[in-house]
Amino acid sequence: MSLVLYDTLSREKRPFEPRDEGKASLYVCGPTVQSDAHIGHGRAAVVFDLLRRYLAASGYEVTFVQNVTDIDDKIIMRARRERVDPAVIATRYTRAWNRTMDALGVLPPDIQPLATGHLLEMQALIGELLEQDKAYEADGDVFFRVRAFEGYGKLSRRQVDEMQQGDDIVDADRKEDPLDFAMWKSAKPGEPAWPSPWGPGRPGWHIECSAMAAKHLGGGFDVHGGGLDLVFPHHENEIAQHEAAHGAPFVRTWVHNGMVQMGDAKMSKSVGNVVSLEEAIHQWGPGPLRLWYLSAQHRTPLIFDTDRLRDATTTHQRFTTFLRSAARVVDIADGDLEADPVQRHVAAFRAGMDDDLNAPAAVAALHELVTAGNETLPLAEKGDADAAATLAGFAAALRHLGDDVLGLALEASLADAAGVEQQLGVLVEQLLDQRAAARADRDFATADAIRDQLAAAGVVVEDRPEGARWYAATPEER
RNA sequence: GGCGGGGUAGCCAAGUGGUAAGGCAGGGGACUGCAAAUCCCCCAUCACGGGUUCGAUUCCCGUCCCCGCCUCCA
Repeated sequence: MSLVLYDTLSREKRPFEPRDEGKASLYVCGPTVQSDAHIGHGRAAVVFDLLRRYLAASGYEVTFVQNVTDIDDKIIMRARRERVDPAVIATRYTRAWNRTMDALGVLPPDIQPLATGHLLEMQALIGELLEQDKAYEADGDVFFRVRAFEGYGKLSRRQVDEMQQGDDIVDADRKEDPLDFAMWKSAKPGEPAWPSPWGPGRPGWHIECSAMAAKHLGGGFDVHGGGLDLVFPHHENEIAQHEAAHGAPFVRTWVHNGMVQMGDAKMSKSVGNVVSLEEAIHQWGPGPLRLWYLSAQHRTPLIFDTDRLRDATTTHQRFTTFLRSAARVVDIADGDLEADPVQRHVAAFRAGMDDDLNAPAAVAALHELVTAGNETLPLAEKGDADAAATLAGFAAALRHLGDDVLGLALEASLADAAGVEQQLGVLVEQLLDQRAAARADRDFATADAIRDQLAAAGVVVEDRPEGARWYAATPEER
């Protein structure tokens, strides 16, 4: 494998060369747990889940860290509104986040550090920066001195001297420079606070990621991810804090995903035009939803459009239909991905993924693989051993690439349907016997009525030369 | 204003200095009692204007348009 990733810092595609041979260390900015996840969060989650799965499938030992910001202004405000402790809010939405990620088929992080669990690490980093005079204290707040870090602006390509500041500079009275940002905020009355050398307070947002990433992955880890909207100021500040303190590179490769947009506008909590991730999963299913996310390269914008979700659903069905057909004639577990006609498509898939996770190209390879697989189906059904072996290879490849790498939950959908088939089997067989009799009498009105009834119940009937065959629709088809 | 990303068939979307993957929709065909599923065929000259080149959609310049960031944000 020769994966290349587009690195935001250097603005170029660069070969993925991990710090530690055979291992991959990833840190992805997680949620601020103050409300439910929306489909924009889902995209970021799927993009980095994809990276992680692909690295794992390629043989890397992956350590995936995703933090939870469980203390910040919005959590406090929400807690006030509901008259509960901020920790109640944080706990509630952390659980909701994890539940929703599970439903989306996103593998759980190996480490999910909480900001409130790393106050000491953050304070140590702040202390180091103070010692080096790259930060200063002001009335219990500690600010990072932006101009003390010569690399400031390198990620977002901004010139410090040309940065415009809005009219509403926070803490303008205490900052030496409007560009400086808070690493520690002194507690205001009624706010949650932790003791610190600078008095009771809480951490700023950016400091947690600098501290937690370094703690769990060490300096110079492989990939730091997040949404493009985090490039500035969040990631810029993370770099500044780490590199100013340690004088060594923070991250090897920066990967950012593009935004989900609603029509022409970006979707975000502050605009209020959000689509709940949980509802989207419920409505379309995790597989189709992921296929929609994967329908565009991860850095380009993706417009929310139910027609495109329908396309994704169609694709998902095409894939599950092929697996179901193949499973009827061969044991997919016997399939050899390296077999001649199969390998070509697997290679095309990997070539796409290797090129900066070009998911649209990878999915296209899967489409071509399925077409080739469907072509072998009739021969395999007739008992042709070569065709059967090839068919098993195609199916095994789709199962592996589709489920293990892309996380499409194809097998899960089929398993769901299989459960229904078990429950309905006796009943359906009886109806099909009646239908067969009707067809023998050329009473097609009755035969079609039975088929329609079954269809309404989620049972699909296919007439084959050797007789009728049926299956339960997958959740996505219902 | 600064920084960045884009304009490819009805729609979505890859991609390449040598006449453009894949999907959806649409049309035609095979199969079927009819369907379903599946297969086959058809369906673009790549925003516009220059330039470089034997040759550009792909490189350069300009124009127009869209979007994101510059404040919390995946």
